[in-house]
Order: sequence, then C-alpha cells, then structure tokens
Amino acid sequence: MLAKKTQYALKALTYMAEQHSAGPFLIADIGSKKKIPIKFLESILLELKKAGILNSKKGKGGGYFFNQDPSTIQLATIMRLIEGPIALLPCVSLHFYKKCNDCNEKKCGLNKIMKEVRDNTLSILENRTVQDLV
Amino acid sequence: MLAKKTQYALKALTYMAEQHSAGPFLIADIGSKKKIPIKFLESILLELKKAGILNSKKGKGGGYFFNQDPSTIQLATIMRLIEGPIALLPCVSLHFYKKCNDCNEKKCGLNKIMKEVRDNTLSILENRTVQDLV
DNA sequence: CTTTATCCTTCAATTTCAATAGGAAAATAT
DNA sequence: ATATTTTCCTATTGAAATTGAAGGATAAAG
Repeated sequence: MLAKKTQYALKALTYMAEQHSAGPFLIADIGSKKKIPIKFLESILLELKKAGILNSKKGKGGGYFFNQDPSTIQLATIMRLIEGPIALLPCVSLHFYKKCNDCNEKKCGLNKIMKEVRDNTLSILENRTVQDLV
Repeated sequence: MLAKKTQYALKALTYMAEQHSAGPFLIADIGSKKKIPIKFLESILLELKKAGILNSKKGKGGGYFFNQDPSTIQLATIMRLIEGPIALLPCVSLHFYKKCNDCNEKKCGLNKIMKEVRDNTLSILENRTVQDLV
C-alpha cells in the first residue's frame, strides 16, 4: 500500500489534470476538493515543485500549475519521488537497489518472481502519465 | 517495498522449501542462514503456524515444517497475511477495500490504472507458490 | 502598504516497525 | 524423575517514519 503522502500527491495531480484550466490552482482548493489536510498538501506540492514537476506563483492569482506537460510526467516518476522504491524487495529495485546478503541473486527464486512483478508494474507505471489520470 | 517482516517470512519459507528434507527446521538454523534476528523470526513463524501454513513440534528433534504442500501455498496468501494489502490504494484492494471519499471510483482514472497494476501483480502472486521459490 | 498566497523551518503527536527480554509449556532423552 | 531442548506467549522497548500543525518569511498583485 502506498503511503498517504503518495496517495495525496497522486490525487492532487489528478485533480489538477482534470481541470479544464491550466491553473494556477490554490493549495486550499485542491485540499478541500480531494480531502487532503492543507499543511500536509503544502509540503507535498512544494516537493513536486522542487523536483521540477510543478511550478508556482505567489500572491493573488497565484497557486500551483504544471511545469511540464502532464502527458510527459510518468506515474512511476511521481511514485519514486514521493514513495521511494516501486519494487517489493531491495534486491530487485532498479533505482534503490541493495544487494542481498543471504542468497545468490542469480539463483534465487524469490528474486526472480519479484523481478517479474516489478517489470509488470513498471510496464504500466512508466507508460502511463499524469494525463492518463483524467 | 515490503516490510522487513514480510521479506523475512518469504525468505524463511524459501529456505525451508529449498531443503531436501521436509524438516522440522529450527528457528535458529533458518535465522542464521537467512540472516534474520531469531526472536523476530520466532514471531513470524508462529504467525504462519496460526494461519495454518506451517506446523511445529516442540522439544528435541522439533522445529517448524510445512502444514500444507508448498505447491499449494500462494505467495499472495503469505503477503496478505504478513503485509496486508497487495494493492497500492485502499480503493482498489480486493481483500482490504476502503471506499474513496473524494472521487467517483467508476470514473476515476487513478482508480483504473491502479486496478490494472493490482491485476497484473495478482496474476503473478496468485499463480506462484512457495514451491516456485526453489 | 495591504492582501493574498506560496515558502520554509521547526516541531509534535501518533503510529508503526523492528527487535529484545524473560519465562511458560511441551516434547525428548537420560 | 529430571535435565535438555525447543517452541509458545506476553510484554516492552527503542527507533524511526508518518502525518500533520504552527508560525512566520518571502514574493506578487492591487
């Protein structure tokens, strides 16, 4: 199960992508529509901004908006950014790999199956974008 | 990423299934071979026993052994038992479903994609057994 | 120069996770 | 019987992560 933070991030992006306007969108609006605590959401959006996914404008008429076209933002990117590894085991992760100290990965049946799960999951999450959420 | 507890459970079962003998296997042996803290492993194996996956015998010559044929134990069963939900969101979980309060699940793009991930993952985890780990 | 809204740091509550301690109960061997 | 071995059970601890709040700084607009 994804952490609440990740769920919130995905929901917020979904909301933004669903709107007809390109923004900017207020934290308070996103939060009330998607039932996300404002202050928590604030930190999440800031993180997305620092990663270059979103951009923002301060003051009246300000808010958050996409810094890239939503159709270019992979869901896998968001999840790795907020959640961390997508794989189920460290020894099977592409971006957060850690060597297994109790088995030979080449021969390990668990490793093999978990890699299969990973590849299946990535084939979806790396080929769907924020645009596909609408 | 799976919790350490779940990783340990899978590793312990892998170890047991790999042996030529049918056991019983000592907690201490499994723990030292798979680098799992003994006391932690103890509670995990007990949990697997209470769920009917394993059985045990006390005293000299005792230990843990399979209560069912490893080829009948789905990996999904183990994961749900120790980890909980396999799905990435509550609103797409089959065994731990929780309704979404901020979207219409029928129309939600996030819901749709996460269901796809879930189905893909389950198609592997429900069709691979502990026996497939060797 | 007031209002609006994001930015940033700090902090706090709670929960979860990982692991340990210590002994009770059961089985076996002597 | 008694000692040894091994699982069973309860409780607790310590650390870390999660979730979220407080309060003010900064920037933009009117």
